[in-house]
Amino acid sequence: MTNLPLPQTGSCPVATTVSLLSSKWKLLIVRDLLKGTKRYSELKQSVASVSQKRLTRSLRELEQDGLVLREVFPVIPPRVEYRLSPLGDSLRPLFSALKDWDLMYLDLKQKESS
Amino acid sequence: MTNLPLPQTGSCPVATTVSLLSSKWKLLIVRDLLKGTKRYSELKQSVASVSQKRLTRSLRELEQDGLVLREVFPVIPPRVEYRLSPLGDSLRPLFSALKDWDLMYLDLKQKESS
DNA sequence: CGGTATCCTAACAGATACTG
DNA sequence: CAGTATCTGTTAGGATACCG
Repeated sequence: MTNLPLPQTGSCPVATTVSLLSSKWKLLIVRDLLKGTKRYSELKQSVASVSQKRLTRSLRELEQDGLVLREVFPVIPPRVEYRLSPLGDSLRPLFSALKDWDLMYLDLKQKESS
Repeated sequence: MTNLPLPQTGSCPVATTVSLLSSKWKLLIVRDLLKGTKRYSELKQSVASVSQKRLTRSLRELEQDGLVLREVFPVIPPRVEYRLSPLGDSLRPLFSALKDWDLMYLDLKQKESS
């Protein structure tokens, strides 16, 4: 289901998001790109333990889905920058909600252990 | 990464959520349980195209992670009900944000094609 | 630097049969 | 009904080597 043909119109929002972002790495990539433009090597660093292959593929898919923009600078050595498209950036509130939930989660786990 | 040891404390919120919910089916399961208690067979129906095996495993993992509660009724034929724990239910705002984003997404896709 | 191409293994899906 | 067990493909992931 990782990359269904996109026009899943009519389907539910969760299914849409799953088709766009599930594949655990994509959320992590978008998380990093929300902080700004990143080079390939920076993403390789910050998205812990992702393999080169999967990082590249995930980026390609995010690009095809219109969430990420890829810019190649014709220099040697090569320089490739990734950043969020407006659509990708519109995910920001969702990540904010995610962060809020995490706070609640940590709080609850702490009470549990006390 | 599907089931990391939970105490990922110190890690980022996105990583936490990924560890809890990534594995595409889990989001779909939680989505359905947000509507209320469901029997196994109901989930099998509404979580489209999930296999019996994977549905069971996902439910077990969600249960272990404290998001889902499982109640077995000692009757014949058996009756097993699943529902969200308070922690699981606290995901509701996140799903709401997800729905909001989907609306924006659909809107943008529509403009694109016009 | 930012990738492909290749090989190999681990994880997952699907079908079927069986059980309390 | 709600699973478990088993067996068999497919697909995803990791490691390595190489290239413009």
